Parts: sequence; structure tokens; C-alpha cells
Amino acid sequence: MQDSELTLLIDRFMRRIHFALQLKGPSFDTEKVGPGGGIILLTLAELGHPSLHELTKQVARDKSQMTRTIRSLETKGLVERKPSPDDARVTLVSLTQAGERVVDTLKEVVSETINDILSPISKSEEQVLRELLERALGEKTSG
Amino acid sequence: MQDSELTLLIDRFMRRIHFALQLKGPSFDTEKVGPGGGIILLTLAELGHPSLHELTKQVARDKSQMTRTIRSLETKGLVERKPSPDDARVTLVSLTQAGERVVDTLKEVVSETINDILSPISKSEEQVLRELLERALGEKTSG
DNA sequence: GATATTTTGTGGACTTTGTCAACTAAAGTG
DNA sequence: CACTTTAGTTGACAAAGTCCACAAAATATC
Repeated sequence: MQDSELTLLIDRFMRRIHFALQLKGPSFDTEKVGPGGGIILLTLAELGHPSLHELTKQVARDKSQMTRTIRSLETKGLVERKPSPDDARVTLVSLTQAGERVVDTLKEVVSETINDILSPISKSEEQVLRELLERALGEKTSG
Repeated sequence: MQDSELTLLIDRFMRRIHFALQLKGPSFDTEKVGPGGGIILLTLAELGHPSLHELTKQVARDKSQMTRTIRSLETKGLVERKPSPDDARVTLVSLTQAGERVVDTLKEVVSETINDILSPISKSEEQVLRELLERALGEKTSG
């Protein structure tokens, strides 16, 4: 009944990450993808070659915004789009090699940041945290 | 080294809540405080009579934005501000009775929403989740 | 198989948030 | 008393989110 607390915790957590990354930002975000672009690149690395629609559902953003974000990433040469062979309506999106390099940097910096923030809890607890969130979100628990 | 995943999970989690609340929004957000206002009201309920500065740090938002959000909540009669007796620079903020009623509604709706989202995990696991986040954020673990 | 209806993606217009820098006034500091 | 720091406000601008209408392909319905 007092679970609204959890929302505040999650919100604060995300903002902590956001703030910390913003400080480091200028030094690593050479392509200026920003937080929005970053999350999409990382998600793309996870999904492989999703359609715009799948990507939109996964990151829970508005589809019109997804169109624009992807276009901006495409302009920067970090992302590729090609029509699906199966369905002429859908566009498949994937990382370019340049995009993958950016993802590598992102992963490193984000992991570092998260580690700082999570320093008060142990590695095994961190694993528990991740597992719980995955289950709650209905994602693979197997891996 | 692969902790960037956790960022994506947290982001998705928050967005799930955001989306779900947005659907319910019109039916309960009669004062139109929006997500930003809501988080601040809930935080106020937690903190009591913080200064603007304390509130800003807690929710990790920009101080200029805090000024504006609080003003808009004040205009709606949900929040009160009075100068601190100790320090003429600081403004203390607190909920009005109307504000507390809004908080009650918010808590209820948010809890409901969270419960839906957290249905794949058990109550005790939820407790673990909260405890871990609190520890990570350096908040009271005692209570 | 011509006609709705749904799905996928795009574009425009607008609101809300976020960011940055300048500025006032009160404390604190030497 | 000058000098710096802190709390809060304001303005201008950038980024994200929201809504709505639309086009084209796929699906469903008759």
C-alpha cells in the first residue's frame, strides 16, 4: 500500500545516473547522441536488427519521436535502416560499425558510473537487483 | 563490466510506470500536476518541511525548474512556502491540506500501478528491491 | 477481388522538461 | 569590511514528450 515509495526510488536512481553521466558527457559523447540517443544505441546492441516498431515498444517512447531520434543517429552514421524483405511497411534498424564503437564507449562509461552509484551494495546484491527488474519487466531470466 | 544493462532496465521500469500512469492520468490528476509535480508532492510528503534546496537535491532536478514547479503547485494551492526563521535566504516548502489530499490519491494510484507492474515478483522480493535501492541511494534502511 | 480496417512509419504543431548563464540577497570568512 | 559561498529567481534556449493527421502496405470482411 506504500509502494509509491518505489517509484520515487527508481526515479532518483535514474536521475543519479543521468546527472553523473552528464558531468562526464562532454568527454565521451563525441557524437553528441545525448541520453536519448544513448539509450537507443544500447538497446539496439541488445536487440540486433529490430523494426522501428519493436524498438519503440522496447524503450517505451513515442513512435514519432523514435523516427526522429533514429534519423538523427542515421545522419551521424551510427545506425542503418533498411526495408524489411517480409513486410514493405517495416523498417529494420541496426548499428553500423561506427555505432558499435560508440556503444562500446557508452557501455564502459555507463558501467563505470553505475558501479560508483552501486558501491554501497555488493556484486551479488547487484545481480539480485538486475534479476528482479528483469523478471518484473518480463524479460529473459534464463541468461 | 556489463552493468549498462541495469541502466536500460531502470529506464524501462520508470517508463512503464510513466505510461501506465499516463493512461490513468485524466481520471485522477484533477489538479493537473503532471508527472513532475506528482514526484515533488510525493517527495514533500516524505520530507515534511524541506528547503527548496533540500528538495532540489533529493529529486535531482535543476534548481531553476524547482522554483517554477513549486510556484505552479503553490498557485494550485497544494503547497505552501514560508521563509526560514533561521536563514533569510531559504524558503521552506510544505504540503497544504489540499496537497495532502492529492498525495493520498497519488499514493493510491501509483501503488496500484506498481503492483500491476511488479506482479511477476513476490512481495518479499519487492521488499528486497526497495531495500537495495535505498541502500544504493544512501537512504534510511532502518525503517 | 473490391472495400474497410489495422499496422508501420512519417511529419507538423505544440507543451513540458531540462539546461545554462546571469543576477539578487543573505550568510559565512578572513 | 571586502570576498566568497549559498539559496533562490529569472530569462533564453535546447531537448523530449505528446497529439493528431496522414500515407502506404498488410489484413480482414464481405
